[in-house]
Amino acid sequence: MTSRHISLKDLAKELNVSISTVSRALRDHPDISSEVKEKVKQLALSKNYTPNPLAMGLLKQETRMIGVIVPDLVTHFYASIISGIEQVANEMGYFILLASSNESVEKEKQAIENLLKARVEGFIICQTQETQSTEHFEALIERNIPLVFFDRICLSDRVSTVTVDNKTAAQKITQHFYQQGYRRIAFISGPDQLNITKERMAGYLEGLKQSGLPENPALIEHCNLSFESAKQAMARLLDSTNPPDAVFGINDTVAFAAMQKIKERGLKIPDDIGLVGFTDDFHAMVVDPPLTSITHPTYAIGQEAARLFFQSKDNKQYSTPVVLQTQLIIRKSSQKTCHGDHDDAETAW
Amino acid sequence: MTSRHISLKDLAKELNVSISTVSRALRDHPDISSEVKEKVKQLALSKNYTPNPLAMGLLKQETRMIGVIVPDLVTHFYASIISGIEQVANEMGYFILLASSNESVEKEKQAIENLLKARVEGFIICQTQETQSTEHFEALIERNIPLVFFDRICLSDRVSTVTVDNKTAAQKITQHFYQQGYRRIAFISGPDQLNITKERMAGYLEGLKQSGLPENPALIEHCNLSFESAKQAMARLLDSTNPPDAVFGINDTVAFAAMQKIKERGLKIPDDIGLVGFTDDFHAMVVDPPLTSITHPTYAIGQEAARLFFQSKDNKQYSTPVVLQTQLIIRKSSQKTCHGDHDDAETAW
DNA sequence: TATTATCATGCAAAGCTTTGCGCTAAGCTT
DNA sequence: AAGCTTAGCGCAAAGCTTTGCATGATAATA
Repeated sequence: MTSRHISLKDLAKELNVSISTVSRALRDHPDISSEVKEKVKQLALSKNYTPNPLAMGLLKQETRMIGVIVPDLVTHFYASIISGIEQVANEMGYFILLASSNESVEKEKQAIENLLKARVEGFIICQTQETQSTEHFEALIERNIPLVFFDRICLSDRVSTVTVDNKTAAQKITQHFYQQGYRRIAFISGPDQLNITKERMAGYLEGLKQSGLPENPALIEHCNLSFESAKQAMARLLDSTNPPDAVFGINDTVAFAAMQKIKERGLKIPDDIGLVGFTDDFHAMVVDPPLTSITHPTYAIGQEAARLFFQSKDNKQYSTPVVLQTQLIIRKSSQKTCHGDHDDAETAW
Repeated sequence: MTSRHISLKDLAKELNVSISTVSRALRDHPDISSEVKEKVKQLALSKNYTPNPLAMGLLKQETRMIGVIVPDLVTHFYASIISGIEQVANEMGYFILLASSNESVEKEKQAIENLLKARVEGFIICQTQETQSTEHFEALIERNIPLVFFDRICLSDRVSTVTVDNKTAAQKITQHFYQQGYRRIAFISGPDQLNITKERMAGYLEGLKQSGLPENPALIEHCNLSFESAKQAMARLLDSTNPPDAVFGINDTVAFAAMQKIKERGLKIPDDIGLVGFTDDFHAMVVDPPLTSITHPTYAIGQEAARLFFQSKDNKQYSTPVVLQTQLIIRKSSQKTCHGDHDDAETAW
C-alpha cells in the first residue's frame, strides 16, 4: 500500500463531527456554523486534503479523462497538437490518456477498447492511414460518446472535426512553383483513402489548371508516408523518362526523404529541382537548403480539438467543422537562384 | 450523462441473482455452480461488461496511473522516451498521465500537485533545467511515493534513476575531433546545476587531457538549451579572438542552432569548423551536412524508467542506478574532407 | 408555558466492486 | 429418521464523496 491519502473520514474523526458536516463545511454550505467551517477548513488545509477523484467519479459518473489516439507520439506535428489539447484540457480540470496507434488499425481499435475500459469520457483521434472501415468509430457515435477527429477525418457529418484548408494550401504551393518558373511539378502523395491526400491532391490539380499546366499522371507518385517509401517514390520520379523540375511532398517527412534522395543523385536544390513540404516541422528551417513548407497551426489545432470535445460533451451534438488556415513559408528550397525573394507570401530565413 | 456503462448490478438484475454471485462467477470462484457461471459469463460478454476501474481503485486503493513530467512534449527525445514508458506501462495495465513543465520549476511543482490530486501512484520525471531546490521531490520520497528520474537527475542516493554514460560519450566526441585533426575544440554547455552538464563537461575535459590538448576557458560557452541562446553562444565563440575549429554542442538542438549560426557567417562545415551534437534527433540525419551525434537509446530509456517505477512500487525501495550506453554516429559534419571514413566508430550515411 | 420556527448536525443511500461470513437446502451417514 | 456436511448463494461492509431527509436543540412567538 502506498502512502494513504487523507479522507473526509479522517478529518471528521479528528474533529469529532460527522463526515457530512466536513463535506458541507468545505463546500461552504449555509447550514454549517462559521466556527465549524473555520475549524474544518483549517484542518483540511494543514492535512493537505484533496477530494478523492475516484469517489467523485463514481458519484458523478465522470472520470475527467479524455482519450487521445494519434498515429505516433514522436512526430513534432502530433506532439505539438497534443500539447495544445493538454493545455485546454488542464484548464478544464481534465486529464489526457494517451495512446498511439502506430498507424495500425488493429492497435487503434485496441486503444479505443482500453481507453473505454479506463472510462475516458470521450476521444480525440487522428486516425491511422490504414483506417478504411469506420465501424469502431460508429460504435462510439451510437453509444453517444463524444468524439473529435483532427487532421485525418471521416464521418464528418456526424463527428466534430478540425482540419486545415488543405486544398487551398496545396494550390498555393503549385502556384508558387509556377511563379518561380518550375513547369514540371510533381506530387508525392499518400494513401488514397485519407482525406488529406484527396484534398491536397485536389489543390495540386487545381493549381496546375489555374497555371495552365497540364495534368500529368507521370508526375504523381504515391507512398505510405514512411521515410523509406517516400525515398523510393522520389527515386521513381527521378528515374522516369521525363523527370520533374519541382516536387511537392505531401508532408515534411516525405519532403525530407525526397531531399535526401535528390542529394544522393547529385542534383541541386533549388536549381535542378525545387522542393516544398507540408507541415513545417521545426526542422524544416534547419535542413539545407531550408525547406519551403506550409505551416500548420499545430498548437491551435490541439486547442480547437479540445474545445470541440467539451462542446460535444455538453451539447451531445457534433459541432460545425473547424477549418484552420495555413501559411506558405517560402524558404530556399523552392526559389530558383535567379529569382529573388520577391514573392507575395511571407519569406522566412 | 454520457452513455452508462454496464455494471454488476445490471447483470445481477437481469439474471435474478445477487451481485456477489455475478462477481464470483466472473472470477471463477469455486462456490458458484458451473451453470450459473456459464450464464453470467455469457451475458457479461454479450453486454460487453468491463469492471469499473473507479470502483476497483477505491476498493484496492490503486489507480493504475503513473504521472510523467517532462520539460516539453515536442522534442523527439522526450516523445520517444514517453513512447517507451507507455509501452511497458500498458503491458502492466497502467496508464500514463502526462504533464509538461516547459522547463519551469513552478509548473513542475504545479504538475506534481495536480497529478497527486488525480491520485497517480507515482512519478517518472525529467526535471527542468531550472530545478535547483529539491524539496518538492523530497516530499514525495518522504511520503513513500514511487519516483523515478531519467536523464536529468538528482537525489540519486534515494531515487531510482536511468541515465546514459554521458562522460564516456563526451570523451568519445573530443577524441573523435582530435583524430580528425581538429585542435581548438569548443564546448557549448548548458545550465551548471544539471547532472548532464557536469558529466558531459567532465567527459569533454577528460577527452582533451587524453588527447594532450590544453583546457581553455575561452572555448567553453554556456546557454540555456534554447535555440536562440545557443545561437548567441555560437556567435560569441565565433567572435572571440581565437575561434574554435570544432564545436561540441551539448545536445542536438544546440548543435542545430550552432550550425545555423556557422552558416550565417559563411563558414563551411566540416572544413572550416567541425560540429558534433548529442542525442541523435531523427533530423540529425537530414540536415546538411548530416550531423555527427551521440545516439541515445531513447525508447529503452523509457522502458527502463517504467520498469524501475514498478520495481520501486513493489519493493518500496529505490533500485541501483541504470546507466545505458550510447553510440557515436559519425556523419559528415565532423569529417574533414581530406580524411575518409576510416574511423573506429560506426559510420552512418 | 406550550408551540413553532430556525439552526446545526447526523443518517443513510447511491455510485461499483470484492470478500468474509452466514444461511438454506440437499445429500449423506449412522 | 435425526444429525451433519457441503454445495451454492446472499448480506453487508469497506473504500470515499455528496445530498435529501430526519433529528436534536435552541430561540422566538402566541
